[in-house]
Amino acid sequence: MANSETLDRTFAACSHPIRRGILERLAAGTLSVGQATGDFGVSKPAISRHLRILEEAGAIVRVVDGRTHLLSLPDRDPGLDDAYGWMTRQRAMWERKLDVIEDVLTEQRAAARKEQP
Amino acid sequence: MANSETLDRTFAACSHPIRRGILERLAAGTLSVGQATGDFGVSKPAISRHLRILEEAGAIVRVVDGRTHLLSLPDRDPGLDDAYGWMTRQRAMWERKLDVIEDVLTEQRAAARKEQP
DNA sequence: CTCACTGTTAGCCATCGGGTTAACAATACC
DNA sequence: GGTATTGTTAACCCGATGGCTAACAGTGAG
Repeated sequence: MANSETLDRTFAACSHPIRRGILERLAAGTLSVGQATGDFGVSKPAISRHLRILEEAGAIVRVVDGRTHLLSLPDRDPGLDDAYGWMTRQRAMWERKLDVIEDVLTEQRAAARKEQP
Repeated sequence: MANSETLDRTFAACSHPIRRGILERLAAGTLSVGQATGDFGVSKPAISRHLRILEEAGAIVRVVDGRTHLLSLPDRDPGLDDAYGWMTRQRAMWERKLDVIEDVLTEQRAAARKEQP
């Protein structure tokens, strides 16, 4: 079962363009902070805080290597899995709802054809 | 291309348990505000603000019918589609990254077997 | 040792999120 | 008309977000 607080943090982590950008770049592999966040046009402290939010959400992993911090996506991110699963279920129910509407429309058309052959 | 602000609002809309709960209930069909939010244990103004956030994100549609407001999911929610698409792409790249790691490991194992037959 | 580089922490400020109570608007009902 | 019901708006509180500059810590390189 998806933990609510985990979902909260994961969705919140994805709700800022800079944080999404960081995750997108890290999908290619491990990067230093500078490589992952070089040209977002904000100060380094701002970047540092975004990284902290991502890290606390479990969306990234940090390994300190000398003076550089190496960032990467975790092997498995339960938060992202849960968030993706929630969206999938939500869309499934939504599709089902549309199916019901479709059925109603089909039925109505059939009835109309019956009345006016 | 997914609009960044739309993604921001959609992910933010999904980042609160009450708002997710509302969306889950509305997946079953149209409900009044009271029906959709009856027992979340917060005051009515709090609910009203959650609804406004969902509405501004395009995640719900409101039709005023007398003194009750009827809520439903929109026929198509581009925001949710975009957010789902973003997560899908992100996971795809992540899977590909893991595939690469898997390839490397397989290759290493093959090399190891060659050295020690 | 000194200097440059990478990144974080500290302190400040403005805005937003989420909650409350109190008051209001609009509709339904008697 | 008077009253209950549904839901929003207004005003406020407090903590979190998001940004900045300045200062610091640690490491690499001359």
